[in-house]
Amino acid sequence: MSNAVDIRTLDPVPEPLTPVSRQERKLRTRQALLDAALELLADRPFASLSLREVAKGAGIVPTAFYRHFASMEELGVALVEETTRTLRGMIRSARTDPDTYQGMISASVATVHEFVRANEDHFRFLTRERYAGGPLARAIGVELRLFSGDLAIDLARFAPLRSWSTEDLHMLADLIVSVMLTTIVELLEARPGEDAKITGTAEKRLRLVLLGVPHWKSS
Amino acid sequence: MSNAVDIRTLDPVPEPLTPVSRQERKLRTRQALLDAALELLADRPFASLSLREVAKGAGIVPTAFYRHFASMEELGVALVEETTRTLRGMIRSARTDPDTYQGMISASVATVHEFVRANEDHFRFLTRERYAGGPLARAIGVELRLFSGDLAIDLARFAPLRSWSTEDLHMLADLIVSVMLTTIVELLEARPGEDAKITGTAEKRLRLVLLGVPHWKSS
DNA sequence: GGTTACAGTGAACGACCGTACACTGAACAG
DNA sequence: CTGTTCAGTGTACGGTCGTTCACTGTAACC
Repeated sequence: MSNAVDIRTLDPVPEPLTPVSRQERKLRTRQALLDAALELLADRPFASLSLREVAKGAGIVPTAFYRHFASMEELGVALVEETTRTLRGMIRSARTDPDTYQGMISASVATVHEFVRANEDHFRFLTRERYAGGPLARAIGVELRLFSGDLAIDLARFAPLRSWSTEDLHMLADLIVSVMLTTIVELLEARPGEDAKITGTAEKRLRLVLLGVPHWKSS
Repeated sequence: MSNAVDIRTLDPVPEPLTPVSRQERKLRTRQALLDAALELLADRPFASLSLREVAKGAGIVPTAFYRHFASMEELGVALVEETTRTLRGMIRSARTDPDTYQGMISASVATVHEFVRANEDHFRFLTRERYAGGPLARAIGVELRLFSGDLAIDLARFAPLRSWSTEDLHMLADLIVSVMLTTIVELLEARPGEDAKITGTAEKRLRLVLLGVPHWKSS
């Protein structure tokens, strides 16, 4: 048996080489609160979280929570901000000028796949709370509508869509967003190894939708 | 001023002409619990409900709750059963042999609209809990997958889809289901007077999807 | 008509909740 | 070096939670 010390049982050295200013420490605790909340939210709705749970998860005493947020709802808003930042990053990343439909489709789906796998907590939170009701759901809804609007503008640049009415463009954009959201949920619920099948189906769905575009008459 | 008595302030006559057996009374209380829960769920997730709240809503003392359900989770399961019964009713109602795509589309959307408006609580519960995680979400997911499977079988009867692989048929069915779910959520979030616009958009989305069908190559 | 089954009552418990308040000690400003 | 600021502590409160237990009154049964 080794006489090595299990370092996990020792008090952690207080940040070896970083003196850390006061506001830095505060920011870290704030982030620890957000991280703890996000972790607890892996399989429960936000409304079932308690302030005390989150504080304990972040390693602080309940009353210290108020140094960072006035209420759980305020933390929820911060959580929406953080996660929609990830969402916007994904959108920016997916907006690479595409040549063909097929190229655009597979590139977009690949981007979604990549971002979901790299930020599962964020996307789980977004999709869970999107339909949960309450102020957070409304905030997420607003964000998604903004996204859909941007997408409609992007779509308008495509030759086959040049003549579409803005209303029809929004209809198409919403349709694409809802396919993407469905795909995200499927990825989050997937057992390991199912990713390829899910992204494949997602590409098919988008292809089918876009297949109808050249034949569209607004009625 | 009339001297009529406001009957709402009187104790209700204990079921005027019905002697009501014991098991009838029990069933009524059970239903009152389900109704109370559904009402409380209008703007909060199931996981945030307390047993005491539901019992109070049903007009019984908390401990009497256990005469009907062993736990809140068991009540949740019963709620899923009740609401999916409504869902199945809608599906049965929508499955009227259609002649044309357009006829099928508008008839289906009209059925969805009608059922959602007649059972808002049920559909709100289903769409809210669908993505909320936990055992209820899983039960609802199973139910939706059954529904999608049935739809795939129905679709296979259509001439243009006769040659499609079962996999592609499921892809199409899932796509249609997700459009319908999106529509349901939109209807539940709608302000009064917006219904026509929402159902119109839903029809457009379905038309666009089905427009691609004749040009589909699986690849 | 006497007995039983059982839906609903009411008091009590220990656990957890949000929040108030007074505090400590280290980073900071002068 | 000295005084201030403030993130984090510890105690304490009143309220709600799920669950226990002994109970009551009446419908149902023989």
